[in-house]
Amino acid sequence: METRIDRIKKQLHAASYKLTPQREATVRILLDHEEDHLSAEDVYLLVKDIAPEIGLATVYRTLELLTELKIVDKINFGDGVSRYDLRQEGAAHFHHHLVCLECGAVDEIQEDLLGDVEGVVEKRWNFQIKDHRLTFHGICWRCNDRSSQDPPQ
Amino acid sequence: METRIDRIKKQLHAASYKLTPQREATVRILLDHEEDHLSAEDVYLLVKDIAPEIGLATVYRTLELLTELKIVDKINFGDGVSRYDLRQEGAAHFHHHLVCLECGAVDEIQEDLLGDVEGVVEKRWNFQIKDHRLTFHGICWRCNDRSSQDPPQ
DNA sequence: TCTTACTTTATAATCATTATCAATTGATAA
DNA sequence: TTATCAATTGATAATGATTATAAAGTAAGA
Ligand SMILES: [Zn+2]
Ligand SMILES: [Zn+2]
Ligand SMILES: [Zn+2]
Ligand SMILES: [Zn+2]
Repeated sequence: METRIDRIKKQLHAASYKLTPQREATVRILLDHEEDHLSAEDVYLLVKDIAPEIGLATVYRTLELLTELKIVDKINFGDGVSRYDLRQEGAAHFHHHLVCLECGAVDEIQEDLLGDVEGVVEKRWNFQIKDHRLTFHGICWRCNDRSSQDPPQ
Repeated sequence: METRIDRIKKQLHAASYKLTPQREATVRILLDHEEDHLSAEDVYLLVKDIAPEIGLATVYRTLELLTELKIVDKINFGDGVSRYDLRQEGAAHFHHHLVCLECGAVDEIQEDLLGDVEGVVEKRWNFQIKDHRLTFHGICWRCNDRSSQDPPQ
């Protein structure tokens, strides 16, 4: 059976890049933390456990390469660091995010939801959409439930 | 007649801040460049023309203050700098952006467009939306020669 | 006037990211 | 296998944006 790593290796080779041990270790960390939104520093600290010799610059370079190849998406939630998000295999669009202002949690919305909106934008603004970023800021379900347990004052 | 500056002054006073000459000069620059998306450095260079003694740190502090008071919105288009966007007076939500991958132009969409989507998110994800960021990346009407060279609308 | 809190300026410090460069690796051909 | 050469790496320096610090200035109120 072809694994996810194998397919990424093919994508790299198709663009004439090698899947070096450092690159493979970095990809494995991303796969192992698919639901997280890791910064380059986060990835570096995690990857050092399985490849202690790796340098921070290599992690940055690898993440940049994976971004170019559209294997990961780079996103910024306004906290001064870029975060790297594995793109779902076969997903037409980048998924959306829910950032909780209270607890800081970042949840994902995999559904598209923007189909109609993109139709309007393409037609009315004559804009050819290649990608999008949609983030909602607010109170997540966890913090909502907690506050509804407490009666309002 | 009450000007936009007067109303911003009231908003500052309501939060017990003063509209100092430096803050006023900074706000004037933002008003004079409402359709642009200026970085702190951009604002600093422009504001020095009308208030040469101002310091960069003051510009940063003023922009941060205006962001807190929701007079401006801070946004990041992934190029490593934060940009500051005057919020439309009375606008319920932050407007959306079209970033051209070819010429770098940033156009604005003032229409809401997200009403239905936000309804779904609030209900299905039990997420209480306070704000949003929606940016489309693609080819703008100027660079797009598939159809006419006419601007939209 | 004196007091006090707020604000500013210049500058240093911090933090993320990128550039540099010598050393290493890995694919390929002799 | 060994030589070759471009790709890649790791350590570190450099850069650039932003934030923190500290001393000085400002303005309102007692
Ligand atoms: Zn929460
Ligand atoms: Zn995500
Ligand atoms: Zn364009
Ligand atoms: Zn805008």
